Amino acid sequence: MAVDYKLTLQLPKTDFPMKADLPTREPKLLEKWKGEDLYGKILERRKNGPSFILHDGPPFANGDAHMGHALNMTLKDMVLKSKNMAGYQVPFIPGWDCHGLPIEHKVMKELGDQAKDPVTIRQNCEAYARKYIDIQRNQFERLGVFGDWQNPYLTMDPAYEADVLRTLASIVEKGWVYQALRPVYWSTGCQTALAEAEIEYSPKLDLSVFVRFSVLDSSFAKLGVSTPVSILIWTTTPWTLPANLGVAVGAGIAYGLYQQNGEHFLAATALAASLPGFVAGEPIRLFKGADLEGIDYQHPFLNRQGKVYLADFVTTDTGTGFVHIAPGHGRDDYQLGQRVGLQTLSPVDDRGCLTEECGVADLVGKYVFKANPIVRDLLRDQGKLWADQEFSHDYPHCWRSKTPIIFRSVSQWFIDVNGFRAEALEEIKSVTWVPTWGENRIRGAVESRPDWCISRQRTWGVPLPVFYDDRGTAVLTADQVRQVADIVEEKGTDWWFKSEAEEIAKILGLPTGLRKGLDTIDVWIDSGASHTAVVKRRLSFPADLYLEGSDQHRGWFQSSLLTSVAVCGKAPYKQVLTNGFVVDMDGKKLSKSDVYKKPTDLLSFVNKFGADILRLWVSSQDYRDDVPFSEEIFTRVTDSYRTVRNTVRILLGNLNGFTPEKAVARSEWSEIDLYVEAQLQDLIRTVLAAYEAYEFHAVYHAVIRFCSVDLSAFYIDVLKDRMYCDAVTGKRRLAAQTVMFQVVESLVKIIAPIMPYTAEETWMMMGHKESVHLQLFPQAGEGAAKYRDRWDRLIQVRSVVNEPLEKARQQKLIGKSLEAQVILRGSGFEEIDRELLQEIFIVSKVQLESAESLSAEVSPASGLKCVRCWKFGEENGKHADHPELCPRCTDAVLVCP
RNA sequence: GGGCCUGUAGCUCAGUUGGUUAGAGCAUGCGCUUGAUAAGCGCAGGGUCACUGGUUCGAGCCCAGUCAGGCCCA
Repeated sequence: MAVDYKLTLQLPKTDFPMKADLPTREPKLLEKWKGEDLYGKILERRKNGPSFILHDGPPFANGDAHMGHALNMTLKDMVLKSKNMAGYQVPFIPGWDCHGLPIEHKVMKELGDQAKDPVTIRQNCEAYARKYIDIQRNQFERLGVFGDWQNPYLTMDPAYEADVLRTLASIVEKGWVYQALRPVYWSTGCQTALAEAEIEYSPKLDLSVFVRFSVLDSSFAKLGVSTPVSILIWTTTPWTLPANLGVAVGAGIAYGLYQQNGEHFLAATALAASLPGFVAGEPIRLFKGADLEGIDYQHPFLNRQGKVYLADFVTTDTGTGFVHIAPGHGRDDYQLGQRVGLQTLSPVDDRGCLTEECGVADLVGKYVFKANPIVRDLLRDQGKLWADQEFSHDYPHCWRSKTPIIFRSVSQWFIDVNGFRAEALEEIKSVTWVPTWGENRIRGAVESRPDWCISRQRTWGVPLPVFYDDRGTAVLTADQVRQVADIVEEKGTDWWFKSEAEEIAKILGLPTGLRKGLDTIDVWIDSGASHTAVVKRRLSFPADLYLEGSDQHRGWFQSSLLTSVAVCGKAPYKQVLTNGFVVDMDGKKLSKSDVYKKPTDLLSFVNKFGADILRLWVSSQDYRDDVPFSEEIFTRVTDSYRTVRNTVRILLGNLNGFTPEKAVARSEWSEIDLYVEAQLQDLIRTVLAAYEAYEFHAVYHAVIRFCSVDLSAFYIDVLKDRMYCDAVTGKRRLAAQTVMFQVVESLVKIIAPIMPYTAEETWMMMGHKESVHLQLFPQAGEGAAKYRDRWDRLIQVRSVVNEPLEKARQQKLIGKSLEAQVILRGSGFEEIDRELLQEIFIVSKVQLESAESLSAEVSPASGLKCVRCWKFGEENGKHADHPELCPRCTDAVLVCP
């Protein structure tokens, strides 16, 4: 009998599966989107909307996409999708950085010793880049990112390369490009100058030496001595001693003249005691650094004299307070040398071996780090070695070859940043930086950066189109670069490497007999020129937003800013957003993590959990800080996903048989319906504001809370009786469906930027023909503010009633709450509220008694249990045909047998 | 070593101009339900707000230092 009545219930029914099975379902949706060119359709739909330009920073076309890429790309896409649904037209052109050392290095390894002509190398590099562009493209697309994936921008496209050259031409035209012999970071492993970004620090053990520099007789008077005296210097790079041309002291530092074992020497008083073998005790005489300026000394093993100079970079942290100066081998040294007129001596070749110029036959041809002990022995033989010791310090290494780098002077090309530094700093102020401290970072980077070394001794890159005459004088003009750009646009940069110098010179109208430069341009110029090659050509300048990891303040944000300011005096972006790095749960970077040693690759993760889970993870985090990644966090996120999915599912189940035409007018809604609908409006308002502020984690929290608290635990739970037991045609039931329909429609649109696949799946399940991503966000109507007082009270009363209900349950007096009746004592409730209270408590009966303080008493419900709706009541079982039913169910059964 | 940041329950986040017993969701435990069931509901426990010191009548919020972590630079 009871089974029959169950058939008269309107239980939720839907084909929307509880199990998401995203790894299977998502690729099908992706195929559908690609098949119907959804990206194109969206652009067409928004063609009259205001445009919003998010310019993609090009990742390096090397290796699989990892979690860091996933984080950044998902954030970009959530911005794009939310802007699209807010009505903007959002074209997105993804890009890749193709040139550069890492690829060339890989290719050189693969090629081994065979064919090393530039064109072969370059062809292999291009193939390598294309391979990884395809791989990464598939991985990014799989994330559900909409964009012009068929026409991305590649920094190796001839048209792009031409614009890189035109950018350079503009800077040449302004006179900001020059050539100079200057110490640069030099990788002996890769035999090239390196950019700052290509260097990493790691511990290295070096031989350090304390060396006597004998003061010349002519300076004895200055020191008030008449016997031989030496200056003690300390260095961790003995191999640079052949290039020593001076000694620096700090003007304000105190120096002492010491005597020990009949020998006189000078050292900073603060450091004397730390000298190995120091036993001299108190100094005989004291000097300020300023007193020592101009003292002449004899080079320890070369026939050369040097002087003492003042410099502000001298410290008394380590060493002797006297700093050995080799202008060809250090940045500080070089600058001091420039100031006082020292030569830039750098007797080291490309491989890091000392040359004839070093002046010591035994050292010629020796790798610098192998030369250190030879220099030490030389010093010892000359009686100039005070002491030597092993010294461990963080030392710069080449990020590719892992060999220690050296400072070495070579002729390089530079951009004179001082030409436009002030302008760049001014432009920084006009940009909105999120988080705000980003402005400090980039300002610091721009303020302190030295001139930009733009030449590289590599082949996989845009050529620096310079010529040299037989005396080595460079020929480089803006016109010449522009002519090259025009040809490159047509023929690609291989043309420069394939063609004879004579041939190119002739085309450019240059004299004969010139030598073709073989350097390439720093890849940071490549990517930095994207505002010209992409934003100006294919989008609209300046871009509204750049969004990259926070390491790019010194990287792409800076190179883009500098080239843009140099070319046209404007920042290329209006707003810059940064995300932190993916770290493990202890806040450690993944590569140092105990748990996640390898970079976690994106695709295996997506194939296992689904893109929407990964995207939900991204949305759940405040990405402005570092973003933790762990199994536990993903388990939690998966739980949250189920919450949303199941909420949507039960809504769809309850909407079975409902169509918008059956919607009921507001005037017919119950108070609960009105309240929940108003809460939905609050949710919409909150979420739209959060999207506007790019605070996706606020969207996440608001949506999850709404689903679990407002819907699942309250509205849907309370409405079960109405939905299951009322007659299908009942107004109360239709009113609830009207609200649920609105809720699910809004909810799906709101989550679409975060979970594009699940949103689409739901949207289609609702019977829509057209993608949810073509829709606009719902507009927020009037919120629940006007219901606030009453409903805060009602919710509070509900939890007061739940306590004794729970006690009764624990005591086995009742099971489900419908088995209970409640006496509610308190004030402010009218008899008219009784039915509402009974509904929201989900009990069979509520009795009101007035009292000063609020309390509730629970007892097992009296009367007969209706077998259909499970409610107890004194009026139940009165109908002769249906003796087991309550009056409401009797009616429902009679209406709808 | 320097610059810029971060540090609130197991996890993810809120905490307005410093002002009562620091909040939410999830997770956990216990119970209920079996008409959202590889689901749902209820109740409960859980935080010296990284640490130390200071300013204040009062500090998670302000100041100084320490520790841990990140990015960048040396």
